[in-house]
Amino acid sequence: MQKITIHDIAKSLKIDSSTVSRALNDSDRVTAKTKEKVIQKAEELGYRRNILAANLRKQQSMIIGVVVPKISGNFFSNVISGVEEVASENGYHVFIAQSLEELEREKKSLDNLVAYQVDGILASISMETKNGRHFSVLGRNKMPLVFFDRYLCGDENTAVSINDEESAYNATKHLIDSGCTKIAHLAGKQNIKIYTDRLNGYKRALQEANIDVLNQHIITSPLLENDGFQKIQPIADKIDAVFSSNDHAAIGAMKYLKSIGKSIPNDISIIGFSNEPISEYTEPTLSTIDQSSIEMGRKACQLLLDRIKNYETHLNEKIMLPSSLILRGSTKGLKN
Amino acid sequence: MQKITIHDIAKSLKIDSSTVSRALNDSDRVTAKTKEKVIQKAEELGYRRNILAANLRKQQSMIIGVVVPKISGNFFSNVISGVEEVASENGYHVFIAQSLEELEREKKSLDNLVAYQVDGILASISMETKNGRHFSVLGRNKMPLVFFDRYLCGDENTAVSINDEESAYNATKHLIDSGCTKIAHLAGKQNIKIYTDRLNGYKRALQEANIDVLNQHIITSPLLENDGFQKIQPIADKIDAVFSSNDHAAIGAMKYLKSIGKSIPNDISIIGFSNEPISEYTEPTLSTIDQSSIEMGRKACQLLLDRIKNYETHLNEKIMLPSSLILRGSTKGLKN
DNA sequence: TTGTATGCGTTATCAC
DNA sequence: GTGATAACGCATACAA
Repeated sequence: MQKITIHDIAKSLKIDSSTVSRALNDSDRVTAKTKEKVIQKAEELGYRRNILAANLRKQQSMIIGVVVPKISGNFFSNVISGVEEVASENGYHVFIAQSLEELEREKKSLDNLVAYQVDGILASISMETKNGRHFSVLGRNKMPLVFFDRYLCGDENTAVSINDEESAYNATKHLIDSGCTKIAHLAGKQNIKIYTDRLNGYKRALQEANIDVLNQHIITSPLLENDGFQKIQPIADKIDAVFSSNDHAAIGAMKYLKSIGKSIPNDISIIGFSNEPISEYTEPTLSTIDQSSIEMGRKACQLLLDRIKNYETHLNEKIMLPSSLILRGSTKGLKN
Repeated sequence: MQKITIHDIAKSLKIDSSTVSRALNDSDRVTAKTKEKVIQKAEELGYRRNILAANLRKQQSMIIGVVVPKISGNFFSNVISGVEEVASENGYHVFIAQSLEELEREKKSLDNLVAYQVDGILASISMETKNGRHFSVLGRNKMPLVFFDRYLCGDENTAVSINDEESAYNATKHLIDSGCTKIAHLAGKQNIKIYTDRLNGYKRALQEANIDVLNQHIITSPLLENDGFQKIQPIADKIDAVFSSNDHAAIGAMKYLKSIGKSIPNDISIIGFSNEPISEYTEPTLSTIDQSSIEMGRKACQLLLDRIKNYETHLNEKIMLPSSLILRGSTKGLKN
């Protein structure tokens, strides 16, 4: 069984394949009657257009490449949903590559996406990524690139994220306003911009309230649940609140604190980050920060589409999406 | 800035592009010296191979298409991880398309994957899918297809899933063995094979224990959390156990039952299905069935790769992967 | 071992 | 409005 091509349709209709091509592309330089005949014959023969060939000729793939640490996990899969939504509205397809938090895989993913002639790339860097050297290939080939969430600083980079500094500031301020003064911060790896921003927001809130920023209150880790569980132990008796840079570590900390008899939020308040679905199921439910992930995907994709049309647009533009503090059971009501 | 092709390398080296092509493909019909020169020049010019063009020529894309209801959610993203693992080990790439549980999108996804000349397709059908008519296009074009999890019956279909009937039987039997006799079943839409299988396993366990299968104990729904919450209400006082075809509905039921003062598992035991991450965070933690999702992805991809090599292999093969009953806090210890 | 010629399926640029 | 022809970038059968 051979693949049907426009030539088969042409032959069977005794017209030229270029006419068939035009008909299938709904060109206005072909009679309505011819169009109809072609379309019907195409249907009859079970013709499927070979997009690869078309793209080779048109020098564009209509594919957007997305490099993410991993697709599992609520946040990234939501972002991808947003990307896909905008992409498909505009006739684009999405090619997903996972770095699995490894620099080597990130490099290879980029190479592959380039080799597949994607028209542009969306990326959120891995935990191991320290600089953007491997992204410069894209720049050299004028391949548009837009970062989202975990972005690399750099003059020419386009990025969409939330205002991490402010979100962290708001969360910490809320803890302070509700009466907490000894607030620990579970921080992420500081090579990642969003985590330094969150740390900075935390510090600013403390400073504004004239609370000393204590080194022993700031604990950096990969933010796995177990990190939260372990790292909070030495200071468990000296704090009245925890602000964590993600929900997993927050939940780990909550588990440990509950295990030693602390009452959440009466003894210790906790705020996480990311609004993972599990945060609604912990006991008590976890206050956290929602990052409007779907909207982030939409926006990033929109910017990328703009840059595919015109490479120079949005250069050095950093978009901050609004985030929202979601108050649940792990924080006290405001003191008044 | 132009894209670099093998012709550019050839010109700059004053050799023919076919030699360049061979060199880059590590053909043994080219001198080691030439190879070296070519590879070095390629590096120097920043050459990136155009896989699309190569694939067009070779009549294969090295792409595997995956159609899933949605990539968010633990189960499917795990399956995809497994698929990607095996695919990339074999030089293949994965193109993901979401049906979002809509039949129309599923059709369109298939069409698109075919148009992109994927070498084979992995699919798990949407909730709306009632028959495989739109999959027959693939068969006509000898495009290999392997179903996973939610598969369509049919003589020639290849599928990988767990033994849903047996898993459900085991779960129900466990409830019976622990002393429960009035066991409700939150069932999924019965057009999906795995949900009828689970219902059948439930029934078989009851029958073997000489417990009557009561219609009012079997409640069919889309299995959202709220479905569990709502649908369990009329029978809440007449049951001592719930076996749900997924974790979300089980959690909904748990929420309602707790809200009316039932003690879990003392008054009512609950078992879910799928081992979603949240099942570890409910209070009490939820007993459930693990579907070895990553392994399912690996296996399905392996079968597909076999079928890409030889279309006739694994025809009409249904592989059942082992599943395991995970006992947590929502079920009682065995009665002895 | 290397070069020549051709084609994968499509679209764009010409003529007519 | 339609047909002929070339080209996209690469790989391969064949010739040298």
